[in-house]
Order: sequence, then C-alpha cells, then structure tokens
Amino acid sequence: MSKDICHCIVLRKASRKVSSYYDEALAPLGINIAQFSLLRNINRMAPVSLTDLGVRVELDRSTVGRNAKVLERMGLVEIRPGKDQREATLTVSEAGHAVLREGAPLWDSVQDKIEARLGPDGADRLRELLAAL
Amino acid sequence: MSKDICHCIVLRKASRKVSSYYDEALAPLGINIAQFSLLRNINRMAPVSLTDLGVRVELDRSTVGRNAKVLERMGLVEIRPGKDQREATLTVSEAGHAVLREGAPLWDSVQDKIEARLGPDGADRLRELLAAL
DNA sequence: AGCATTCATGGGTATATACCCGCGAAAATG
DNA sequence: CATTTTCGCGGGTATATACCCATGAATGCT
Repeated sequence: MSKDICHCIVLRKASRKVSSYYDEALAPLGINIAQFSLLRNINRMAPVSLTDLGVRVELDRSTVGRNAKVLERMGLVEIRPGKDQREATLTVSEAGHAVLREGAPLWDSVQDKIEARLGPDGADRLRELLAAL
Repeated sequence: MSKDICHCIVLRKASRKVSSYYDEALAPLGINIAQFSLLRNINRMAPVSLTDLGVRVELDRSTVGRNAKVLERMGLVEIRPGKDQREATLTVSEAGHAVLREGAPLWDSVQDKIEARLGPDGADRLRELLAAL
C-alpha cells in the first residue's frame, strides 16, 4: 500500500535531491541554494534586521543569524548595528551583488530543468499541493 | 509571476514544516521523524550494515553512521561488528521495538492529517510529482 | 604467501536548522 | 524619571546532512 510511505520522508528526500541540483549549478560561485536564496532575500529587503529576515524566509532567527554570518565571512553581506542598537542591519556587498548577477542565470537553468521534469502545469500543481500542507 | 518562486525553497520549507508535524507528534517518545524513520528501516533490514542502510534510505553513509550513533546513545539500537570485521551491524534493541510500537499510531495520525489536508488523491499526486524530480 | 586493490567505517570539517538562555537596549507604565 | 516589560541578538547545545581522508580489513592476483 502506498499508505506505508511516510509523506515526510518523501518530502525530505525530494528536498535534498532538488537542493543538490541547485547546489551543483551554483557551485562555480562557491555558494549553495540556501545561501543564494538568503542573499536574494537580504537584497530585496535591505537594510533588514535578522528578525524581519527570519520572518520573511520562515526560518528561526538564530538560524538566519548564523547563515548570515557565513555570508558575511564570504564577503557577500555586511552586518552592522542599526539605529536601534539592538538591531543587526544586513546589506548586500558589492561582491554579493556580483554573485546575485552571476547566479541568476544558473538558478534560471535549474528552474527550467525542474519545470521540464514536472511537465506543463506540474510546477504549479506541486506548489499548490505543498501550500496545502 | 509564479516563475519567481524557487522550487527548491518551496520544497525546503514544506519539508521543514511537515517534519515539524511529525516531530511534534513523536515528541512524547523523545524521538523525531528522521530518527523514527531510520529506526524503522533498521528494523526492516536488521541486521544491517551502515552502507546498506545508507543505500536504502538514500543518505550518505557517514550521515547514517552519525544518526545511528544517536539512536545507539538513546538505547534504541545496538551497533556491533559483524563477521566481516569492517562492518558495523545494526539491530533494534528492546527499547527500540517499544518505540516502534508506541510510535506507530502517532505516525499514523500525522499521515492521516497530511492526507486530509491534501484531499483525496492529493497524497498520490504529490508523490508522483516528487518522484518526477 | 605477499602485495595491491577494494571496501566499510570513523573522524574532521562545514553548513543548515531549531530551541533555550542570558544580556543589553528600547519602550511602556506609573 | 525610575522601574518593569518587551525586544533583538549572540551563544550554547544538539541533530541532520554531506564531503573528504585515514585506517584497518577483506579480496584478488601473481
């Protein structure tokens, strides 16, 4: 019975597999999909606090903080205190913008590949199903 | 455009979210879904080597080794050398069997919840789409 | 038998992720 | 204005995950 298959495990496997597609495509830039996506979100919201960013990307604030620190170490993001002394303000550096530019077509190609695999409307149907979870 | 949405990120979010449903349900047993699933696989294949188990669950050998070590520390799994001195042989302990028994209905309830959310055939359609990736 | 090759694990390193706790800063309250 | 409460973050801890390298064991070939 298909009922024996854990929905969660199926999702986790798919998540790992698909992540690896993006990771491989972005590898030439020395960045992975989680980092690239976070960088994009920082760019869209900059200057942004860790808390706001965490809400946006639906990740724990401490997770976002640590992931952002990795981007900072890579020189792609700048982290400094905001007016509110409690806040860490994130902005994308020059190098970060370059990665965003160069990564875009690589990301596009994987998006296309996925859509091809899912067939027409496949991506939309998948998104709908996942949104229902 | 929906084309702006990263298929990978959608999947990762869904994976985290769904995992948390199972994790919460299994929490009373002090185990999470990754561990529960691994325990089930060990049980089905026992006695099994790390390599074989890794192939089965589609995880890196070293990942399986570390995850299994956590289960061992919890007293749910026994790890000992096999006839082939290189091999680590995994078996489920008494406590592990108890967890499998007690976890089954908890796992079932989450499966049902997911299926309810996805609607009739939803789970099947989701599985098909994910399998195409 | 002896050496080369293959094979199974383990451990190092690094990221992703979450939860909890404590500290210092800002805001609210009397 | 002083005190309390709220808020933002960093750090500790733990798991999940992967890649690479070292080591010791099994196998195969000469």
